[in-house]
Amino acid sequence: MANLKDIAQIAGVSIATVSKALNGLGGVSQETTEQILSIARDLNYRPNLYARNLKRRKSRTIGIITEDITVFNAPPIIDGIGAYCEKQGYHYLLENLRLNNLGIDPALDITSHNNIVNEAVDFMMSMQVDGLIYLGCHSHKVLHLPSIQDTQFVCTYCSCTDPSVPSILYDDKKAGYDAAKFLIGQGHTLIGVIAGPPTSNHSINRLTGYQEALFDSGIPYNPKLTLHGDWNRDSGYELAGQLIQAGVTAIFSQNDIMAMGVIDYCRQHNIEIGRDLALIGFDNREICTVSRPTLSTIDIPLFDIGYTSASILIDKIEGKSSDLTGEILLECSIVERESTKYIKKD
Amino acid sequence: MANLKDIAQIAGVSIATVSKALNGLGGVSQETTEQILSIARDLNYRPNLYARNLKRRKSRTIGIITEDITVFNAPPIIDGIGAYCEKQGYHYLLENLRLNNLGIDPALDITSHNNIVNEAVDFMMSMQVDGLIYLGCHSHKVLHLPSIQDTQFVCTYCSCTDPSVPSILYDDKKAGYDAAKFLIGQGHTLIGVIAGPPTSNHSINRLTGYQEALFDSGIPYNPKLTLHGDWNRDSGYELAGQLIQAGVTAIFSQNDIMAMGVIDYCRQHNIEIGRDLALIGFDNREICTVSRPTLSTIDIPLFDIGYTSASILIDKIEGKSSDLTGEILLECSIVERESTKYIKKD
DNA sequence: TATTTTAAGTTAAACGTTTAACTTCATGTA
DNA sequence: TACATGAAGTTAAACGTTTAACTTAAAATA
Repeated sequence: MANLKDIAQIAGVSIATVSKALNGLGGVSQETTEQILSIARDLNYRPNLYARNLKRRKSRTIGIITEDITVFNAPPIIDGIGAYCEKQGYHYLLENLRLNNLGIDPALDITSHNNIVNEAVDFMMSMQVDGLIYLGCHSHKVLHLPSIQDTQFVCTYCSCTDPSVPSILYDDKKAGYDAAKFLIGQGHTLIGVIAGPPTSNHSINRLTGYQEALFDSGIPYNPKLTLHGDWNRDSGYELAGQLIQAGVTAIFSQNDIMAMGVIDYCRQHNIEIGRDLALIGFDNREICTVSRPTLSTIDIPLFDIGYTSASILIDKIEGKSSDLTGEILLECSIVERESTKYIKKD
Repeated sequence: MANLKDIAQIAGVSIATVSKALNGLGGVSQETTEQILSIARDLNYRPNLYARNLKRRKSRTIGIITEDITVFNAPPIIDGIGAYCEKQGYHYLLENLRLNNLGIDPALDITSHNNIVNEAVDFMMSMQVDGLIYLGCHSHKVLHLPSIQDTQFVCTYCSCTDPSVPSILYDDKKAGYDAAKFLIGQGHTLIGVIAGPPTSNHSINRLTGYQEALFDSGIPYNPKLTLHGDWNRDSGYELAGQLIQAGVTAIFSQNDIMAMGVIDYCRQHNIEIGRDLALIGFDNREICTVSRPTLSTIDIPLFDIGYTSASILIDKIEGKSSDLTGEILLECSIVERESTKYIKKD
């Protein structure tokens, strides 16, 4: 690969002149500039960023550490991060921990998780990143690592629970509130919830929102209408039966997958979703448009979460930091489809 | 961030000694080595890769250019590339073109696509990558770009059609063959195909495989049993009706999404999949396990495609290149689920 | 004892840039 | 004519490493 020296030699000028011409820093005649540009083009010159960044002592690069890139929420978040980076002339480095592939559960095997995170962080720091984004649900386990102490750090998708570190995520409680309010607005008062496991913060927060919506609407909260599933389809199927027995006219399933179980249960028991039962899911995954009825759901602003994360990090890096810190909650939105709308059949 | 000079000063030795100690190159006493290691640890020293790679004149880094990271097949492929890189001590740089987000269709707007690819390649080359992987279906439009001429290049997921450039993809024809053979093995002879658009190579190759399987089994090919959809659910619904009218006992839907339309059609017309009709999809997406019946399908070895792509590229880079070139086809596998199996209901 | 070998270190150049400080020389001004 | 100005360039140091070539002195060998 051609370098400044090669160009300088051909043009018969010094390296400094070439550098100034190529970077448009002035002090070079127009004639010489044009000649240099033309030679650079001919040689297909591309600046060596290892040299440039070494000298400039900055990389304009941030690092993304993701627990697993194959999880459905990771790519849109990365996409959003990339969009903001591009806008600001930053680049990003991606380290995919491949936790699922490696069979590491950070909850059970803290040491392995720490080791693998440390390795990723070390690489990033060696690459002189200006800041780091951790994408995954175990950021709180990572916070105390010495390796991350000398860089800007931001958590995305989940809260790291440390008020001094920005966590950019979506507002589970508000989403739960909105889902319930939406169903209440359609006239429902007996609204069942198929929640996630009681150990899940997502689940608890969504539930709290649901309860607040009931309260605000003067509807008493009946704990028997809240059942905890395991996020999997079959638990949706099973719990649907119990809720329907209990007389609910609407179900808020805390993810789309369990809602598919509900749909199947209803079909088998001749309950027509839309007319006999309103159903709303959570996540807005692909299945929602493919199922029949199509599934109303809560859309998580994944792209925005990524975009906002990058913007907060880069603002911090550039010192124009607002004092944003702690949890930053983005709003979800309701996507209305057939499962909450009665569609008359032909 | 601490550097070699800082450590040298504290240890009272020269920079070279520190470098040798840290890299285990010998010529340093054990006592000194231990002291240096300890200081490095205290200072949280991390080598500056901009300096190291500049001096070493190699980066042990490859570049991945992906058309859109949010497409379902990209993340597992990237995962596979990452796995091989890690094994070989390589890193990768990711440039996500965000084609869908930017609204660029490479088929319609070649200039925009070229520009955006050139930008990505220039950055990668500036980062001194040793090679490049293009992940997406428009590699053939990229091949001629001058910017990529001075590096190793490999296409993944789709063929770039140039026999001198390795393309790592899956074997559509074999998959079509296997799907048909599987259904034939279950005793079906009237097997309908819901194909993709006739302009799609995937579709044509899968169809060819299907035809060969019929031929090998002595079953005449009836063109009326092949109908072209648009990959979307509704075309599956519609074409299912036509095929069932034509008397098929099995349907090979060339993607899972259209198969969902088939399932819905059958349900509405009291056709029981598994007993009255066998159905097989393609892609092995998440819906296959969530639908009822669960959908038999063809699994694409995405991880392996990535892994193999990286291995071929890195082998080339390191000169231990086998003469592998042109299309390298990996085999898909059949995933058997309820849609090709009669499950007696309770 | 004189010489060679070896271990443990140092020196300095190099990688490809950037950039502050300097030089040169044509032109304008007093 | 003498001097200041400014444009167009050059020189050289620096960024943080690596590494070949060198030095020194102690240990091994003859």
